[in-house]
Amino acid sequence: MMEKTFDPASVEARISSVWEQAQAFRAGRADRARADTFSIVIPPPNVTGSLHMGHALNNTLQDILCRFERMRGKDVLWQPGTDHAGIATQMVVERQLAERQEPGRRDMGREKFLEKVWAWKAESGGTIVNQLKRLGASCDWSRERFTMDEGLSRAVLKVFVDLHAQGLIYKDKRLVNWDPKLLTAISDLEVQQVETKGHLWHFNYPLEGKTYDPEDASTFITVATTRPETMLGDTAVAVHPENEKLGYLIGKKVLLPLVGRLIPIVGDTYADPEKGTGAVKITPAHDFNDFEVGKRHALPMINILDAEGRLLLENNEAFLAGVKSSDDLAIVMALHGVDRAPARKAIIAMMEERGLCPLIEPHLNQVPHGDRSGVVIEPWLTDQWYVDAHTLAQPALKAVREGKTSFIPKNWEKTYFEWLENIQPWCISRQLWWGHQIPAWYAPEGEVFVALTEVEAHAKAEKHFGHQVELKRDEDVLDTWFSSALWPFSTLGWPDDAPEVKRYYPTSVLVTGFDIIFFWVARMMMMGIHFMDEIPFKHVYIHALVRDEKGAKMSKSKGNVIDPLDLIDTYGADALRFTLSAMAAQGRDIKLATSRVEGYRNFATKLWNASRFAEMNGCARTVDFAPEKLTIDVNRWILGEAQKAVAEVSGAIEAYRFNDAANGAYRFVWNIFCDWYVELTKPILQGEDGPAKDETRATTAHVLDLIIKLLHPFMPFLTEELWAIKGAEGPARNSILALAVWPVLHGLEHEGAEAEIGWMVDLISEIRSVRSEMNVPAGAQMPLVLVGVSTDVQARAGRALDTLKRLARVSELSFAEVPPANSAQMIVRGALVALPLDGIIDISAEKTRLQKEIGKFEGEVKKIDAKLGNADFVARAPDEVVEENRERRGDAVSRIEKMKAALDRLS
RNA sequence: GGGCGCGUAGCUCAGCGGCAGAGCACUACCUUGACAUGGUAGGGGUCACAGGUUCAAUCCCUGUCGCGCCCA
Repeated sequence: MMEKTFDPASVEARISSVWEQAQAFRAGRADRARADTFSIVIPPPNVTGSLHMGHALNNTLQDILCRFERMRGKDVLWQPGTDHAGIATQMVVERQLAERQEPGRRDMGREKFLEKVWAWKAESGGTIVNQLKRLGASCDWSRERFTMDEGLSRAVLKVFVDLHAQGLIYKDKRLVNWDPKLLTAISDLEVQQVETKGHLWHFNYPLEGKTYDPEDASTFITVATTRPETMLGDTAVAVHPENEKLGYLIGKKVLLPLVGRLIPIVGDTYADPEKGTGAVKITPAHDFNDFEVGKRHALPMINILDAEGRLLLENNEAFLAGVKSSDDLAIVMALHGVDRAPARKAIIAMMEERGLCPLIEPHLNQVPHGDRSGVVIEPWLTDQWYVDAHTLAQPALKAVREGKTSFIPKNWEKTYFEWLENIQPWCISRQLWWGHQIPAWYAPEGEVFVALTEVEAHAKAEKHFGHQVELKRDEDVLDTWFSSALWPFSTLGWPDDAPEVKRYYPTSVLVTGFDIIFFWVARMMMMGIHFMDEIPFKHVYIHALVRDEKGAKMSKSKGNVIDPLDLIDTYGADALRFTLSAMAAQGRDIKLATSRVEGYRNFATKLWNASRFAEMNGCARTVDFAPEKLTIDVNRWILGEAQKAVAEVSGAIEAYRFNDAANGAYRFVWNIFCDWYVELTKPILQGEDGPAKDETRATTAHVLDLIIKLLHPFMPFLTEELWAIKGAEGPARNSILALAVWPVLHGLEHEGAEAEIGWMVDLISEIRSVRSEMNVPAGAQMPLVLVGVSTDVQARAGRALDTLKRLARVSELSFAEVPPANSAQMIVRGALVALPLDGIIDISAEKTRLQKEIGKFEGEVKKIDAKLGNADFVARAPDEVVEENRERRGDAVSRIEKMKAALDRLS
């Protein structure tokens, strides 16, 4: 005997091991060698991370697809693995060292530090994988990969070396986004622009050859800046060439205050005459726009900051070039080694003291911050490695334009195009230790040799120089996303000649969030097409973000994070999964309320109890069940409904409409199977033994089996458990549910059965409604009179009597030509139905009720008449719409007539 | 500034040319032999606003207001 409720906690672990023992999720099962493949690569979570709600949604959706296709007989590969997450992981380990007051990474050195990181990976790396398993993810865990595995690392090296040989990776000195806390370059994407309240400082730069007089505008030019401290590195002032007021100054020179450097005023369209003062100071080494201006005018680039964002002035040849010593300069030089923030204050103070700062305005500006470190990013001039993303982007754009890869929902393609069309060189070197070290070696004079191994690099160097030289490897590692970009093929065994590459690439679909379209999706497209000559995936399904109940992004600092593991503990993995899929409508974020999870937990309980009911009533599966040979209408009817539900769910999953799929299954199980079929069949199941009972038992068991299959992609644990329980009776199962065959139903819709059962459902609903409105006590039984019905309907009513007694509390059934006096009356499918309420009925209440009903239908008739009275409508609307309106009108009119007659009889 | 999206029941959301829907919440009744994590019935809507297209607009178009997000 089954328990009264389903207990996820005790079942989930057991079911997981059932799947594991059956090796149910292994790709390339021998019995599916000839089957079509279906493959997905998991978006690899950070190896040391833990499961958050975004992962839960992402992996639930992937799992639904994989389980669905697996049941449809495909050879499914869901490729799992984790990402080494360079910066994030290195930061975690550094923080741990600090907390334990151990030596920092620089003190312990690269080798020892990396040992610590590997140790941390070994310790915590299993967490996320175990959490994914708890969610029920049906990955082929035997194929788990890690971006720093030996094989994947070889793929990274090969890609780097090949792209370098093709001129698509190169080293360049240009401005990068420099993180002064983490001491590394980062890519554009890792920079967050934060709107900050700041100021716009107006500085007067005296013109060469004039004596500065703040009252005389002809002696200076005023520039406006949000970054006053960078003035020390100014090498020009720019004015728009067509600037009417200031244009005449182009070609003249100014004396940079405090420093005494003579710098030109250049004409450049970058200086917007409308903004600030119309003149802008140019610091090519510390601003991306200024860098471009500097290149256009061949200006010197003077770097005045060190790696940690402190002023770098002493021994700074570029800074001191052409500058005479002065009192001011001496004061400035004393700022050497001072951090940029206090340095800013000092510079402003000096400018003010000298009467060179006439105005300070409040100003809102976008300040770049490192997304990991949170500190202000400095544009900084360094040597870094770059990928020629522009070249690689072209085929990636083309593939989506031509529809080889398509996004779902489609509007994300626009985002993808937008970014790839404007793509900048991708800075891939990071001044970190945790990651793939760049395979480049330097000779003492700086010549660089890129090779797969040190031995090869030496060979190349020897060929170049004609003799052996000492080589030193580049210290930097690659951006984590560099290895992620190879994920769809590196995990399959590339660059080795692995059969999996041929079989599973390109993958069927990629499921991910929109936040990493740039970081990841676009780069996989570029690398996949370049190295495999073939797109990495046919579809990209972009799902929403999971937010909290009020729509805020979940974050630790806000304290509004819902931990999916907590929900799994409380409500079960199935309830969480079902909630996420039911809410995963395309194009909208998910605002997650735990009340929804609770509701779907109740749904699990409902299904459990329906199964329990079946068990109690001996509903066992039979060997020779033939749905097309059923003889009882209610059984024919439920199979017709099941067929519709199966088609709906299958179609919705195929179209990535997960919410429609989940809701379709939900409605069928609760509102059709439980609410009606189980109730309608109770009289049969609890009646005498015989063929009717046998057929109904077998049908119940069969439909439950269909339901369990239909729900398996959404609720794998509960359904697998029920599959086992239901398998204990009747014929033995051929397989576990995860490998069972997805239902495909044909030709089971039965018109006669639908008429019979539909009528019964309408009749019962109508009787219940009237009883309730008439305040008939729930337990009271009352007779039912069908007025003026055909012998067919009389026979139908006779067949329904047991059910009517049970579900509508009917005591007896009779037929009449005229309704009895003092009855409540209703119209069911065109026929008048009366409930004699003598003694119970409140005549005035019944009159009110009838009048309300009449009013409702009169309103409808009025609306339809307005339409039908419109000649244009009749002439131009499709015939079936006109016809439908006529029918509805006829229906309504006949109801009104019957109800009016009923009203007359009530006096 | 450019782009994308959203305003539908008290709340969370579907629907997207032809009777306005679900879940939760609410109200009333029901400890009915699967399930109170349940059952039955019910109340609740100018589909943000203003124009336009159409025989017909919650749905398509334009604008306004409000709210998000992404990119400069």
